Amino acid sequence: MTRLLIYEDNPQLREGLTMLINGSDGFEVLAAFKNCNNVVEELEAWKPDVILMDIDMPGINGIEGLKKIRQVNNEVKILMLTVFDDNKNVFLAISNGANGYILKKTPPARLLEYITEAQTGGAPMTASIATQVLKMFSSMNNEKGEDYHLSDREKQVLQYLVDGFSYKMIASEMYIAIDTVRSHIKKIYEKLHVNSKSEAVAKAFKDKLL
Amino acid sequence: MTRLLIYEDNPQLREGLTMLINGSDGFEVLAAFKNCNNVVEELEAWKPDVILMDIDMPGINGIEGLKKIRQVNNEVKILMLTVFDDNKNVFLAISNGANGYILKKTPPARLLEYITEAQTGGAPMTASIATQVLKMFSSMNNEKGEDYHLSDREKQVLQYLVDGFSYKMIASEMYIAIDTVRSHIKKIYEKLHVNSKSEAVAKAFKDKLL
DNA sequence: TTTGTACTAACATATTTATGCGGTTGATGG
DNA sequence: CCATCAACCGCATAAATATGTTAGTACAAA
Repeated sequence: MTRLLIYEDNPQLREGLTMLINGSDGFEVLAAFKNCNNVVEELEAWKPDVILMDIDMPGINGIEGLKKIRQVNNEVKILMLTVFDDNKNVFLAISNGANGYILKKTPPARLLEYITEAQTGGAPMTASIATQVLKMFSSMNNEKGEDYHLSDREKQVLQYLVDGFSYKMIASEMYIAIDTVRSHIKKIYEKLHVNSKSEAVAKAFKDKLL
Repeated sequence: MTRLLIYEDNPQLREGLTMLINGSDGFEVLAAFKNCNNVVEELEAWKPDVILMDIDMPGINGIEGLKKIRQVNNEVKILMLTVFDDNKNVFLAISNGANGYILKKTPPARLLEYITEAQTGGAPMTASIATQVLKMFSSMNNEKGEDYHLSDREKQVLQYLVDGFSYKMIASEMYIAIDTVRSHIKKIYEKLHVNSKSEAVAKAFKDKLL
């Protein structure tokens, strides 16, 4: 028996969800609330398996509710409900520990499947949501852009620059003369098309060179 | 009518998938291949809507096949098939432009749904796969470590440093004296606990200050 | 009112960096 | 054998940076 709590400000939808779920074998709605003002207490009182949490609620919204829950409980599965597959909220929900993110227009049968999936450790999401996630994911990915063909020694020197070493310290660390350090750095600047230490450092980060 | 290509080295599964899909209304398997050696040519020849691509194939594996396709075509939808929800491959598939990632044990009815979803721009994935993705997503995440309480003006100066501006240029850009720039920078160094420009720049990246 | 902070500015000085030129050695590949 | 290139080293000089100290104005909080 999967035991649920529902947070949804819209009365029709709240009732509808409750009826739907209570009318299905193996599911039981313990309670349904119209806001998150007392999530923590309610969570303690009812100890549900799964929480359905609307994102767009007046007062404390779903994301805030999610955060409050996760501060005290990492076990309960939380499915976020939303009308739109809005980029920002998807991101926030995911990074704050939601277990799934589904659209309200999800057909009832599918909704029950999603709940079951969440309870067994899955991360159900509607395909359109998954698309959002994948886009964000691959955009932050980047495959280390160009290759500037830095030699091993040059990479080493660049690493020291990133770590804030002066030429003198680098020379000492690498057991070479300071003029050699200069030579390497000049070469690095040529290859990276920059002309200052901090530009080189910035480029090392931007292009994930190290 | 959704037109498919299948890449799958296992003959039983290849035949099984073909039969299943061809036996369903609205779907047609154009061809099924046991390796990716000629993906690009085959893609040109058949112009499918969706490609089912096994990940674990001898020779050119599914990820490589995916890359080859994406080099010449960003339109065709590609569903990756795999036995395991293996972390590394999920990551590679996503960042190389796969549209979905599903387990081979997916029940037939669901598979057809997934294909349809992919074709209409969704990103279907099994719940267990989605879990992987969410974990990766929130692990590489973020929380911008400490707050060094940089003032607005100081943040501005730091941004210029990151962008490779000299003190002189910064003064000119901000319409202040170069000595004022020095003052700001000195303050920034104090707050960040560094003592050189490149360290400050590195810290700006590491701690995502800007 | 006092305190604190942000922002502005100046002056002096030591250190570091950027850039030019030159060179030797050793390994590699045509 | 010769060309190329990474890695090493030196000298010189101009520019930029780091550090210290000092100080006026303004504005908000205690």
